Amino acid sequence: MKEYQTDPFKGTFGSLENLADKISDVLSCPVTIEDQNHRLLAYSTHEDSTDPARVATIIGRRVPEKVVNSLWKDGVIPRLQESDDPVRVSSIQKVGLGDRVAVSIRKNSEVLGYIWVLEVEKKLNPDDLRLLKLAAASAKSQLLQMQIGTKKKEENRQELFWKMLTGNLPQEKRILEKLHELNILPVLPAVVFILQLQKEITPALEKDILYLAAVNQKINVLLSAADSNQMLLLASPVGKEQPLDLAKSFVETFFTHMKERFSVSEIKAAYGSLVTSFTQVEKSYKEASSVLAVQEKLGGETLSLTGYHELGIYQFLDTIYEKQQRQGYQNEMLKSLQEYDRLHKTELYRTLETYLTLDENLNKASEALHIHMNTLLYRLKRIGEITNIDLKSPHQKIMLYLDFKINRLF
Amino acid sequence: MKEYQTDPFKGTFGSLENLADKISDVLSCPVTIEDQNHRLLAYSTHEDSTDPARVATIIGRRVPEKVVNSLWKDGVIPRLQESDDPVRVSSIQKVGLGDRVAVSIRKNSEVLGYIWVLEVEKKLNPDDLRLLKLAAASAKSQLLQMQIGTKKKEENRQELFWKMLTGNLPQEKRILEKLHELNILPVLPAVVFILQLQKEITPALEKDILYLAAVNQKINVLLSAADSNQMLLLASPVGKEQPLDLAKSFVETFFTHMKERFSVSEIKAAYGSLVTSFTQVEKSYKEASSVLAVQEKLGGETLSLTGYHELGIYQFLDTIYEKQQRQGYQNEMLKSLQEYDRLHKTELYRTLETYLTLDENLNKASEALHIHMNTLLYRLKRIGEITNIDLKSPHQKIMLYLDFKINRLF
DNA sequence: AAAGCATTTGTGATAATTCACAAACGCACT
DNA sequence: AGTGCGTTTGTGAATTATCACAAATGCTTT
Repeated sequence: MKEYQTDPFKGTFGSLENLADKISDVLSCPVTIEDQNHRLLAYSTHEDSTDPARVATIIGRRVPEKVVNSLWKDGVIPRLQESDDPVRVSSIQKVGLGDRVAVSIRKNSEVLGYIWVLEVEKKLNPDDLRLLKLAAASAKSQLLQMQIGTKKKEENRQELFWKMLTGNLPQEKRILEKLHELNILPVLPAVVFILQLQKEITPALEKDILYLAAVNQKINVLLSAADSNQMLLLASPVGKEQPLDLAKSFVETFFTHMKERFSVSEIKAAYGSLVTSFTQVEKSYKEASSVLAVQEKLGGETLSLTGYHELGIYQFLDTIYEKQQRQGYQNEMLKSLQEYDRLHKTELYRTLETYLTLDENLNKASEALHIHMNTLLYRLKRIGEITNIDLKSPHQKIMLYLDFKINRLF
Repeated sequence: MKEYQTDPFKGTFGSLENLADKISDVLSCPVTIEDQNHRLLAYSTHEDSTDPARVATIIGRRVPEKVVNSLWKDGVIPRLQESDDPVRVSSIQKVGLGDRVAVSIRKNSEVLGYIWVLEVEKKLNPDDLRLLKLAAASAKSQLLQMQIGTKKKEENRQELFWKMLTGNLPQEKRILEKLHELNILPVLPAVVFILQLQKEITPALEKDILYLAAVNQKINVLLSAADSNQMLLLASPVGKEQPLDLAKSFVETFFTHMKERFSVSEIKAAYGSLVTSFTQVEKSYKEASSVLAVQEKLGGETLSLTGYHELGIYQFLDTIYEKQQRQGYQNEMLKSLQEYDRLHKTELYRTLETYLTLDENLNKASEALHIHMNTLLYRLKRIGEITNIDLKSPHQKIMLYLDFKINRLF
């Protein structure tokens, strides 16, 4: 009994592996230690009875996404994040998870990692749980020590990332050197993501976002940075699907997870094109920015466009606009419409824009404009009279459509 | 008898008006003298019996277009241009033309103008016709003298025009001064036309073109220049219609008249946008040039696009293509359509292109493709299934349309 | 106040389109 | 020859777009 009242985990263990083995010894169960992103840090070795989830975690050096999802759905992870107390998880067959007990490794309210104990040989009793809590305290100091180096590295990473984003590091060689120094695997191809929230990104939010990005199996985050209400990521899509499809599905799951797990909604996301060298990061960043600009200024259906490659014609609006500026082009038709609107206090401009934007559908357009269908019809007829716009000509309509959008964008 | 054998028109008459009166005296008929472009030069005054065509000519200071048309149709003008002999024209009621006799004023094979004699009081006898021929000879020397100043002016005009076209005269004031010096009314708005023939523009062809441009009532030519196989015009549309509509209808009548009257076909024409100051002439010229470029590169449907304002999106295709090339863009939808066509020997690609090009009109498209309407409908449904093209999305359709055209172009 | 004009809305008829369904065709494959 | 599949064509109905008119509104002009 005396033994149980003292702390068997006092002192240093040299490495987390040793600590894992010690815990396993004391509790007579397989033990796994993960960091805050469910990346494998250490696992006990002298036990051979285990479950598929643990095997997959060890093999993949991280907890499989579907296991994490399942733990979130059952509220396990939120409970772990909120208290120091061990949480018992009943087996979840679907994801190969046997009965187990987990405890979070925390410093104040910040989660540093988790300890998992599988109940294959025996069930943990209350005393075991008390011991597990002590183990977590021991792991905490070890993890904190490991993170000291990380802080400095993190600053260097930020600096490197911003240099890449702004094109201040134009030599591929230098970038690769820096990445090596920072212990980042230079995985290509990569994509720049922008995740834009409605409010400022706090360190806590940043952690949450990075957590989701790290846990998600679609992309491998190389670098990240918070910029007021935007979170920037340089990441490499991982998987057998098309890289850009992976990027899209990452964004989609990111949305739902941010909402479900952290109650953060109204997020906008965008990503640039795939780059095959780190000197192109700036370009990918600019592209992602322009996707966001399109979303914010054009709204509507463009809100579902997250990838630069999905922008379709919107990719070329800036190019077209530049050329128009160079040659002093003005869309006479739109100008005369606006002039007419000004003089007669009408809304022909908005009418035509809505009509064209809504696929020339009389029903939808008249509804959107809150007018009678015949009014819309009359206005279109007037537009034809006033501007000699020919609504039967695809060329003209396309040019009008683009000019409408350009007027909104620039 | 002796009187008839001498030349009553010998000597100088001071002005063409005096000559007109003299001819009228001798022949006892109303007389009108026109230049080679049927512009009124002089008319006899002491007669009051006349016909509507003559009245209209005097009032408008030029022969009405429909009268000229009618004279061409009846072969009168070609006959006048081919010989020195007077030609008798029977009355043409439709255009208010009474019986009359005309003779051309020629220097070698070049027509300088025409003398018209109305046979209202009496019919001209052979002797009268001989006298008329002498009158034409007398008019010739007068017209030639008038043209001496014109030659020098013409050179100055050319110089001014080229400076304006190339943007080498960027001050509106200076241009207006020059125009005043050259006795050109600075009429605005104006448009630059390019009329492009298949062969080099000879002085004779230049004359013919300017003749049609001058006779045509739609535009008022301020300046002109020949440039290898192109004829450049700076002209102001005249009439109550929209200026650009006038420009278009000028081009249309120009085509038919060049073919009918001078047997010159295969002409391409283009014009830039309406300018409201002469400093913008360069811009209008460049626009006209780009219209021609599109016509030549795309052909087919674009041949009917003569005005820059009608060009729509075509001006930007090259820019868009270049950007696509730079970033290795490919339209996946069109690629998969082509792939499907190849594998199944179908024509979905052409179907969609035709459908979009013909303004998404089922009737027109099915007719153009020689298929049943429902077949077209079915194909469009299949296209949607195969490619996840959404034909309700304007932005997708526009991208497709542009890629179709780009695929044709490059 | 009256008149003129552009605009909006309503009603009803007409034309065009989309859709559902059936039948037939052509072709590859067995 | 039969089968299955994708395709084409035909028929008819449902939906939608378009047109013609009438009536009412609001605004400016006289």
